[in-house]
Amino acid sequence: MSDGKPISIAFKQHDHNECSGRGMQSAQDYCKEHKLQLTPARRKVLELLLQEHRALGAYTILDLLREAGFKSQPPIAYRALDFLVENGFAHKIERLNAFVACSLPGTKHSPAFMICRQCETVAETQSPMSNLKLSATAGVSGFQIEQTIIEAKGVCNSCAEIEQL
Amino acid sequence: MSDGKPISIAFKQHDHNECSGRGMQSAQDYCKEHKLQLTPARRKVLELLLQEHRALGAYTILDLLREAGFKSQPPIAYRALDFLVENGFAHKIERLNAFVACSLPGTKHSPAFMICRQCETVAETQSPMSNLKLSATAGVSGFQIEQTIIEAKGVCNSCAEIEQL
DNA sequence: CTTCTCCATGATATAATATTACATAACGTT
DNA sequence: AACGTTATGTAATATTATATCATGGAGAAG
Repeated sequence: MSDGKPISIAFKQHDHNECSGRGMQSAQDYCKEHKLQLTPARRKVLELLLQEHRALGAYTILDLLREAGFKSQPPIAYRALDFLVENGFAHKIERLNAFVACSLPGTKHSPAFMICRQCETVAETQSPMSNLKLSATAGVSGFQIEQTIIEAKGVCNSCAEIEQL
Repeated sequence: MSDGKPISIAFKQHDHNECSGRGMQSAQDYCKEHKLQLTPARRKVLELLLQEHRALGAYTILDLLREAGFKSQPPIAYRALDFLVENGFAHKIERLNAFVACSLPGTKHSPAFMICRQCETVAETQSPMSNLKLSATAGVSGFQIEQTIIEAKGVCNSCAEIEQL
């Protein structure tokens, strides 16, 4: 929490089957424990998000849902996304109006995102500033923070190398 | 910079005429110095933003522009807003899809925003985390940050007091 | 002083994102 | 079987944002 250690492996090579499998498994476990319904649509949307370390727009998801045989009116996607976000299985990236799977599902945490402008990969890290510190700051200006979003735009190392050429 | 001192007085009582007058003045000065055109539409939009410590949506601004006798197609507002944002006179609040006047126009800075969910006031502060630290963190995960947005939602002290009742 | 270029505006259309509202269904509880 | 709760189906519409092409105006180059 205090150290801003990266919790996402988005910019690294990794066994992605294992990576997304784990995400799905923990969502399942969490839902079972909390008596939440991981219905087919919700499950499918989570699967889609877990397949990429990128943010997908609601209408992209909608298209993918249709391809998978689901109904495809906007509320289908938005409801599933609302469920996933509310329960901590996904996050909305505000500056992209798009959604990513959470790297720490089921855990209370305060994420920060790094968004590569080139390859559009989104990596989730823990917020490197203690929330306490931001809150202290806030207190001074007469404010109580309830939730903070941190989104950094930039370029990942692989894309940066390519740009060098 | 390093300390997260609040640079906005949004949550405090203050002489708002002086406050917005100063904003307009520094925009004028900056434009003169950099040979930018603070045209009537741009000026009016800045004026509208300076009138409130709240974020205004593009279409709200558009309505206000129309009331003030301007043309009112969307590009009118978006172009003016783009100009103001690009030149540092305003910021976009991503989680609201809306815009606020900048508290430190003409100065290179890395803002953080506090948004009261009750009265919708938006206060700008300096980012309390050294960007260096976030960048260091980022380096570890293989990423170079170019720009960071920080937006905290919560409740300002006045609204919090009212909620206590 | 006029032509050219650059920047800004005017105007229309349309894209992209998101929500409201109401009807139907599935399922467990009483 | 009746009821309440939660989720889905469906249509319509609201909100936010951009693309495109035409027009205008002010300063620089000739």
